[in-house]
Amino acid sequence: MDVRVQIFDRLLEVAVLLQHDLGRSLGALGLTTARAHLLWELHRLGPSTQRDLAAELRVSPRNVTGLVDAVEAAGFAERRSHPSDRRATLVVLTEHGRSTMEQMERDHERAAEQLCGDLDTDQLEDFARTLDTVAERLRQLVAATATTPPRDA
Amino acid sequence: MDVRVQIFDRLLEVAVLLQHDLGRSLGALGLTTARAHLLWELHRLGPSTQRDLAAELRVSPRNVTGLVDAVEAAGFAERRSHPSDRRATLVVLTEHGRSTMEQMERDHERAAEQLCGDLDTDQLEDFARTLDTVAERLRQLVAATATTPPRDA
DNA sequence: TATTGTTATACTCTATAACTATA
DNA sequence: TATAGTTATAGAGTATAACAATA
Repeated sequence: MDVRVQIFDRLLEVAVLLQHDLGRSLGALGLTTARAHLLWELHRLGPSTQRDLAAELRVSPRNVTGLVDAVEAAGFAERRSHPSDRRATLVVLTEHGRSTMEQMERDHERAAEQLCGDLDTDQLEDFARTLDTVAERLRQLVAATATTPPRDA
Repeated sequence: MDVRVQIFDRLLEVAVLLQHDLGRSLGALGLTTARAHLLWELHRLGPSTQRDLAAELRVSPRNVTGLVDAVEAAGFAERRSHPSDRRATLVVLTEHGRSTMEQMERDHERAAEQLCGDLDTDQLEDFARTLDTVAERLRQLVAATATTPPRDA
């Protein structure tokens, strides 16, 4: 089999396995994958409007309403009024949300250690470089097709 | 940031992006991710009991009932009686299911070409080797935690 | 008694469309 | 007129628990 296809299929497998493993460890924090993803972006970007979160997560604005409802009810984040646009809502992490994201960062470090802990550092740096290239292609691919939904040309 | 953590986070991002991209191309075939995954395993394993499919997909037997209902209604697969165990059901691909899986293989080849088409072959072989190692660790990790659900020791 | 698949029930993620308040 | 978020509605994936048929 072509090495490219082998890589693609292996990436697919890793995606499925990561989802399973993550789901489990997130459950221990009282989170689902979708909610953790939202909180993660909030942690990364700081206070954000729901509109921005929808774009970042590539889901519908309606979906964000539900996710924010859930993380707000569980005390991970809060809605604040936007200072200059009264239509908009700012979503911000609570202290509980912030410390949970820090825990998640530690969990990632532990998982990263388990996955490639005793591999050679040079080897890992080559791997990371190629992975970055592939991820960038994939980002472009998704962006290109996302803006061309039906397309009958 | 540690290169291991960088790799882990990038793998997570790739998982999310792949899911988005796959979802789109599967829609064109009249499939969802979960149903395509079931048909893919059927293509890979040949006729299988629902029990085996549940284990392979790491979902509940009840879930498989619903997925098989859906792919059967859409003509991708059929239920057959098991020759030696009257409790069990064999799920088999129809001709339509088989040709759809072949189309999906071709789609994978095209996607693989787009993701790493013009990268150096030696570089890709190193990448594939490390990716295989990481995938194997992940498989072990998932298997280890899957068999120890609550665990209060 | 254990196993295969199903019915019953419930929760979550996701989407589109219509609506309200604001820009 | 356009935008931010919500209510309404619907489909899909997932899980556990109880049950029937069979091993």
